Amino acid sequence: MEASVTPKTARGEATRRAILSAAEDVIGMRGFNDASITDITREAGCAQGTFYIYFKSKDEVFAELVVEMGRLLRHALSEATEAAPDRLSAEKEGLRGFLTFVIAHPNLYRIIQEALFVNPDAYRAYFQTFADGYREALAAADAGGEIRPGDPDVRAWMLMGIAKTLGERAVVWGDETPIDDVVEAAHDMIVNGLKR
Amino acid sequence: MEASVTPKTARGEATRRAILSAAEDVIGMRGFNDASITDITREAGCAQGTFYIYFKSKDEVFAELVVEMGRLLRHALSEATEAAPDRLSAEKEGLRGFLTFVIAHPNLYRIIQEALFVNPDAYRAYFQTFADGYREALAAADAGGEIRPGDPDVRAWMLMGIAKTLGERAVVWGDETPIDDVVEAAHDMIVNGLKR
DNA sequence: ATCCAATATGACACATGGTTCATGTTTCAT
DNA sequence: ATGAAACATGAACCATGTGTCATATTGGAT
Repeated sequence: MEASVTPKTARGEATRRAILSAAEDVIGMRGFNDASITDITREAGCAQGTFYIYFKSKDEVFAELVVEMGRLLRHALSEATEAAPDRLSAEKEGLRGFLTFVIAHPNLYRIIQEALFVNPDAYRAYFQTFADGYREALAAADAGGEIRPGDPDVRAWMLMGIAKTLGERAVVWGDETPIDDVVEAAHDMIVNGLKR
Repeated sequence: MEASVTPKTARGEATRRAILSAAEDVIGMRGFNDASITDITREAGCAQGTFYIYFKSKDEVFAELVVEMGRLLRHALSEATEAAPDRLSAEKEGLRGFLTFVIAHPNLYRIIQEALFVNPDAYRAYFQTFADGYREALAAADAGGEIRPGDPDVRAWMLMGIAKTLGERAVVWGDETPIDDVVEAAHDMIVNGLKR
């Protein structure tokens, strides 16, 4: 297992990007095990050996995709919720932002779900970040009297579960209900479940 | 691919069971791709060839495990909820029953989650059954004025997502919070989210 | 007791696909 | 222009593991 290399050149940078992007498509579509390096490099338009210039292994490129998903999603969520005046509207905008993101990035979404089996450590790291942030936000809202008192940890997982499953309904099951309709319906239950 | 055979003898029946049970353990622990037929038959205490007497392929035994999980879980849930006088208490007892079941059958639980990638059709069939039943139960409770009016489909998915994620928290993340505490905390949010 | 279908064996044929490597090409600083 | 580092190639190596098959054993029905 050779050490992977970081590109020193615009050309190398472009190739690395092409491989990473191809990996996202191919692994997202076919799943980790059915996605071969041959498939990925064919999609990227380079030779198989080129893959190993930039990535140590198939597992490494997968791990990088998980990290990328986390980064992109955190960014999307903080943008979506930054203007929210209180916790309950942050919930609404966060859910809308999440669903919008996963519908725009179905391959990354499937990769995250598969990470539980392909790379549990990456999965944990990804999920733990969101769980921690969520719990703190809920604990703060509780302490500030914004919402009903209640276990912030269990609530954080419930809300993540709601988002995750509604995302799966859209991405995996191809449900076509408009995002805003789903958000309204879900938020009704969430807001009543959490409000004082 | 030879046709698989149904046992005609108590001996054959026992062997088939041993293989299925070993497959549950090994696939649940190591994941589908890292679980080899050799691992499964070693665990079952028979030769590799014996596997192919009773199962056409590794995929077939996996599919059967998904079906078994569905059967066992439906049974557990109907037992857990049969005495519930109304929808909201059915939710509470259903959640308790679900968590109790998955904690008792962590391997089957992981297999279901992996089915999305290993055998999407089996995953859909499993999930659709629960989604349909759930939606109908919620629609009936809504029509009967038992709960707040609202989209039964979105709600069904939200509630499944809550259960699924809390199950994952326990099984995959090893959270040790007592089931009853989790149920109480979750039910507070659910009942307020749904009640009139 | 005998026989035959059912059950069991485990070595091996075979396909797959990740990874390596010796070699070739491109880029760019000097 | 030139040399060296970066980049690219793809055939082949090699490990892995599924599924097959010729053969052996078991056990119950007659």
